[in-house]
Amino acid sequence: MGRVRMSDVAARAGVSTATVSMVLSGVNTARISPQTQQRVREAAEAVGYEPNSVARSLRTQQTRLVGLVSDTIATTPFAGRMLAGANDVAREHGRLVILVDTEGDVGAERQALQALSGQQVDAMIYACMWHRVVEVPADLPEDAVLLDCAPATANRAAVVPDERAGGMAAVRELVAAGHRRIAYLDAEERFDLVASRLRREGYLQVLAEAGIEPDPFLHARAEPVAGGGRAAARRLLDLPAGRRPTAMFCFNDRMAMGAYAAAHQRGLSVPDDLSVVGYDDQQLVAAELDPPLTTVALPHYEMGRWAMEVALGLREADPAAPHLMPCPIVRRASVGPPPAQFGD
Amino acid sequence: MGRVRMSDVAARAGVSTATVSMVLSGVNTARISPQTQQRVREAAEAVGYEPNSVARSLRTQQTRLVGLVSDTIATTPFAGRMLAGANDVAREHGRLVILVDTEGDVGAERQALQALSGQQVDAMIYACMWHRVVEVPADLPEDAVLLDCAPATANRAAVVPDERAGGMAAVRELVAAGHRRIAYLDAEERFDLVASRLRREGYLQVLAEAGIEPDPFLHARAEPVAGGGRAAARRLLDLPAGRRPTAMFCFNDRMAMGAYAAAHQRGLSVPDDLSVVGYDDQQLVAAELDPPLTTVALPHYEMGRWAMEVALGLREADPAAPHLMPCPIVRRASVGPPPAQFGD
DNA sequence: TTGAAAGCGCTAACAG
DNA sequence: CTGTTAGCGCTTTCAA
Repeated sequence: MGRVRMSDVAARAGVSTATVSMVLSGVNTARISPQTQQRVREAAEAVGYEPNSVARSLRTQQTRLVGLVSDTIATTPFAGRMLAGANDVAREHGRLVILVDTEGDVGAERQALQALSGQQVDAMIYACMWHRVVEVPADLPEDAVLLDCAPATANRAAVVPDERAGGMAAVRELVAAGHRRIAYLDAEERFDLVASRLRREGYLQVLAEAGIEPDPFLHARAEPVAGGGRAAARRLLDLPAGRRPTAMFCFNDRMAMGAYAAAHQRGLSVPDDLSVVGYDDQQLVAAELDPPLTTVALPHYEMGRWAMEVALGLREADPAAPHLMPCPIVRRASVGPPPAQFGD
Repeated sequence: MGRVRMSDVAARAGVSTATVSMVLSGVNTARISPQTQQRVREAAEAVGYEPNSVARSLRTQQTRLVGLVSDTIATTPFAGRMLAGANDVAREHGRLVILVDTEGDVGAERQALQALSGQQVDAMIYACMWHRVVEVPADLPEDAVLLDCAPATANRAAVVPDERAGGMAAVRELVAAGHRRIAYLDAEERFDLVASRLRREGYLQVLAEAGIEPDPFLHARAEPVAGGGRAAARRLLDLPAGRRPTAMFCFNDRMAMGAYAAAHQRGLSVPDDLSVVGYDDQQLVAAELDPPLTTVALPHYEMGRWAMEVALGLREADPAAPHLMPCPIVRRASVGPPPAQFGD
């Protein structure tokens, strides 16, 4: 790679390497005569000089490299957005990111952390593929920032989606359309999802605000995949007419996909007979459904940006509590007014 | 980060840094007395020494870093698998990967390439988010390997999916089930997808092998998303009974999703009335459909591994032609025999 | 069997 | 305004 060194440029321009260094990195540039600067630049251009960042890093003790370690970030469909967010701000600020995927293996994680610290990265981000609380690894630097996960004990900068507010937005959408019998197709407790609890809190709060008594029968739980959503939706749709929901808020888009299937099997149409709201805004699901699904987006890109911004010191973070990133509602076509006989 | 240096270890062990270097990196280890080695190791442990890779890299001219630049790798749902494959072999061989996402911007790409070369990466991979042929950037090193794309002109090591064989496998599956009227729901030509052409070749070849005259009416084209698939499938299903397909090979899983929808609207069941095979094996689509979709998997993980292996010199590549990675068929439940009246 | 010494390519005081 | 010089932390001859 970089065959030609700074001394080559210096020789050709008839100056010292110190001068070359200054003009090329734009430091103390005011003190160097314009002619010299010009000569240096031309010489650099002529010999095809490219600075050697390794040497520079050794000297300056700054690598402009940031480490991003994750459990399985690359494998999940959302993860890309987080990466994109982090990468974008890194690029905007001349940083490069070293990505390490530990696949949830603790040994690999320790190794990765050591390798990154050996590589003298300037900053570090610790990312999870889904929102959860983590036991922070002992050898994670103090100033690392957590992405899509909250620290179990240690105080760390962290960012997670505001699931509670997202749940509220989803249910408000339904309430605003006139629904009163709104089911929540939740994930089963055994999955121990923090999102599940938070979204449910949002659901209950909006019901309360709207003066709707929560009906325990309308809180269904299933495996958070299409099959689970279908089964749960079927049970709900089998409820006697007066107790049957006119709308379903689903824990995620996949369950919503199942809800669609259940409705169609019953000969019900979305949104005329049943309104549905999902969560995640999963490309290739939400937008591809028929009708396109109204859902709540997980702010992966924004969280990625935020994490990188605080990692680079571009933004302050409160280490006492995770930053809550808003989850915007994405309105498509799966919400309508309740069927006439339920109207008020 | 690495506060403590090798000289600290040396001081504590009462030896020179040269000795420390040798024992810690296992070089010339035979020439150093076991006692000394022991002392050095203990000292290193005691002071918590961690080698500084930047200094080492400067000295050895080897960074053990590999650059992975892509157009939008992180944003697409498949991309993660390529990353995972590449990352896994990197990890297995003590390499770290720097990921740069250029978002298709040529300027950003040049910058990234320069930054990586300045960073003295030992190897480079140039990845695309979908199979296509690319004009190789001028400043991409000669020994970079192309991932999921083929070079337009230059001879480069490259790996792409064997789409043709994949198309054959898909259609063979249908032929083996007894189908003779097999449609191909293709992407429109304006998208200029190399996969589209190759899969079609596979489709035609298997038809030929089976002695089936291709019916031009059964080659439908649409936008390669669920909506397009649905529209195309509807048109096909509207054909008179004798000309109507009993099976559909879809360009991708999303179109297959649309085919399902069209079938259901017609009151047709998959696979009893209509068999469907997709392509991509897109998680969250293929497996979540009802019934689960038989499809052809894109070998992203394997391609990622392959690319990293040749990048690290672990494997030879023929620069004259891209390596074709097999696309395995994934049998689920969307293929059955043709309905009785079409049986032979 | 071990140590001294010379850099890898660059930056940053300090002189001039 | 520009050059000299002294390292950054490590590896690797060469000498002892």
